Amino acid sequence: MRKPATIRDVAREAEVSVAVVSRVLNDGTVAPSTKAKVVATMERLGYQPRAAARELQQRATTTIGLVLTDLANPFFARLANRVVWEARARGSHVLLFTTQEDPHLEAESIEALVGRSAGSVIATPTGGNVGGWTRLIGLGINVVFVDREIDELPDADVVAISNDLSAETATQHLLDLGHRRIAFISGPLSTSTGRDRVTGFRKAMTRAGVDIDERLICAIPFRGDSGSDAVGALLALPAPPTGLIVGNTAQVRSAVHRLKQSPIAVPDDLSLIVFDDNPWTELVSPPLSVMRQPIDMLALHSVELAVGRMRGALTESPRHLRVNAEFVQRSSSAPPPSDTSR
Amino acid sequence: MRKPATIRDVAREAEVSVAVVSRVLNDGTVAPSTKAKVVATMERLGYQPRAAARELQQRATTTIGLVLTDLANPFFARLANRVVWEARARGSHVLLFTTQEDPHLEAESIEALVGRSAGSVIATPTGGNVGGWTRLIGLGINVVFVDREIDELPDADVVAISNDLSAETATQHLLDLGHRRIAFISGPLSTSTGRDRVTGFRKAMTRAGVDIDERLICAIPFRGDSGSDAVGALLALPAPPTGLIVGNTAQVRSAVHRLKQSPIAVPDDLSLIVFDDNPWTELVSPPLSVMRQPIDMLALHSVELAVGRMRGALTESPRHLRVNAEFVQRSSSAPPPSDTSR
DNA sequence: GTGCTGAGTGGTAACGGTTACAGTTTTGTA
DNA sequence: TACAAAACTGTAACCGTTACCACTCAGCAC
Repeated sequence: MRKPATIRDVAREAEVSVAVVSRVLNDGTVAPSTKAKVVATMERLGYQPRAAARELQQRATTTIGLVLTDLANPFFARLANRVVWEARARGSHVLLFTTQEDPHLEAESIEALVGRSAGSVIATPTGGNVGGWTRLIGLGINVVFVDREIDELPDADVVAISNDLSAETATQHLLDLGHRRIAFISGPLSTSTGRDRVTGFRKAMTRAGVDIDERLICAIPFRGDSGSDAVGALLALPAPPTGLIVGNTAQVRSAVHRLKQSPIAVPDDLSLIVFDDNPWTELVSPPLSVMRQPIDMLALHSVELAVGRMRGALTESPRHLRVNAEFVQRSSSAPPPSDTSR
Repeated sequence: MRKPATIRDVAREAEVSVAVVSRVLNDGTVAPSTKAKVVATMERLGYQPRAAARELQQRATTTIGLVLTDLANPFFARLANRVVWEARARGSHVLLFTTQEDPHLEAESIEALVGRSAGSVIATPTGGNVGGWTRLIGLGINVVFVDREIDELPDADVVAISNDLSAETATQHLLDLGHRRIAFISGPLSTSTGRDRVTGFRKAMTRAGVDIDERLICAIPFRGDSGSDAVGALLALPAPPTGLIVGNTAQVRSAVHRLKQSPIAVPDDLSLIVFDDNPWTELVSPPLSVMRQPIDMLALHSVELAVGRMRGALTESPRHLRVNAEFVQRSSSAPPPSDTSR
């Protein structure tokens, strides 16, 4: 457990000054022969620059803070996976936090990121920490909101799917199949995803001239098993829906589970479309029609913004990037039962 | 974007010395009135100690490095989720790396962790970096291997399930149902999980006095779609198995997908048990019998070892912790078809 | 020969915490 | 009231790196 070599050790051994070693590390102007000598010495001593010392000296770090709600949700897990990948490809590392949708935990994460002088932060905000995010941005830490956005924070970059359009597309698909009683389960209306998806749903319904039964719109929390309850309530209605769109990724499992337990047959009695494709949507019976979010693109753009701003390459005003979700039709959506009233 | 307050700013404003402020931060002995004054000043200035400065002075940080193979695998995603949770509860943060089973990426991650002077590292090693891990341990960074272990590295803590026992249990379950031709799909034999699970399988079979057909044991990579190929090969045998255990969590999806596409009926033609429970095993038809890994326990013990050693609370020799996986019977396992030769 | 340029190099003061040690005040006891 | 012990506070030296400035020394134009 010998103490690791420092830049001074390298300088002494290579018979140059520390300044030269530092320049070797940072692409400064160094004579090729000197550089080779220094590199060889670093190799020999197993020298690894201490990030802490560098960070102390410089303003910020190349660390990206990743603040997600919950890695148990496959959507966020795969997003994290890609973010780590893209960050690594650009020489950045990822400090991971989860909020479990709790603003207090989110606030804690924000404080920690300030203390560690993160260079950029990629986050799905809970919505409960406007002040915290403002502070972070004020300190010069770039913030990229992914998946969700917060209207009160116009200074953050945003990367998300076109939520309204994607909900509209899913709804239109059911309308085209002949459905009129369509239910929509969304996230809380306090989140942009919840609001925008409901907006898209309404837009498609209105355009088709179909009256919207407000009881068929369920804005439910991300946490807990509310998806099951919502499905239960919908099925218990005097006139249950013939089509259901679950636009709350965190509640898809719970909702599908409830449907499996009920006597309802999919798609014969009820057509189902869920938001976000994942490894198991194709394995259940019947395979589910889904709106697939381009996770790779979300991660790529988020990291590019985060790294770009850290490097100072991007100085313009905040960007709002939208990528389109893709509808994948499988077997869970079909025309409504013929005996249903139109 | 004013530059953030430093400890000296706080000291000046609160009319005390920097030493006092430092002691306030570190639970040193400070008069209550002084302490209150300092805390108030910190609050007022929005002071946040810079982790980099602290880390520079001290030997190591409280950061835990988490090196996993792939967050797209729900097992690792949920493990990461719990690790972040447990670490946060203990005041530690998590720096996340993924290796995608690539030793080069793993080596890169190890270097990065040295540079950032991580306090502890929790990892599922690929097996290709014995030297790298040895170096890390030599530098005084505690290493906890989770899920897998490496025999050549006796100085690392290990937290894993009893792989041999769990495979034995799963096999015994099929034997008890009357199966004799049982196939086993494991991970590569270069990993401890692969080896140990095959060992458990053999043990149960031998004890039951059943001859082992080596063609029914498939040790396949974690990456790619080899699970599908393995299932295809098993089904194409002159005498296909009546029972199948998939002991390679990363290939379960691919294997199940292949079975769904085949004319084989589960459990009528083939009983299926897969390793690791996850949100969708209950949703597919039929719901899958699984060996459930206690992810919470794996995460809890890993973090406790990591944090404990960082704090110097644990100084004894490396620990090898085993937790038991739990067999959950659902509908994918049943007695073999009666017309099958015994 | 002088002055100028520019590449290569060296010395050293930050950066913002912690901490050993010395100094000062408060408290306890005879 | 005196004096020792305990409790608290202040100073300054680190930790490892980079930024900044100063310096040397060719090469070149005048």
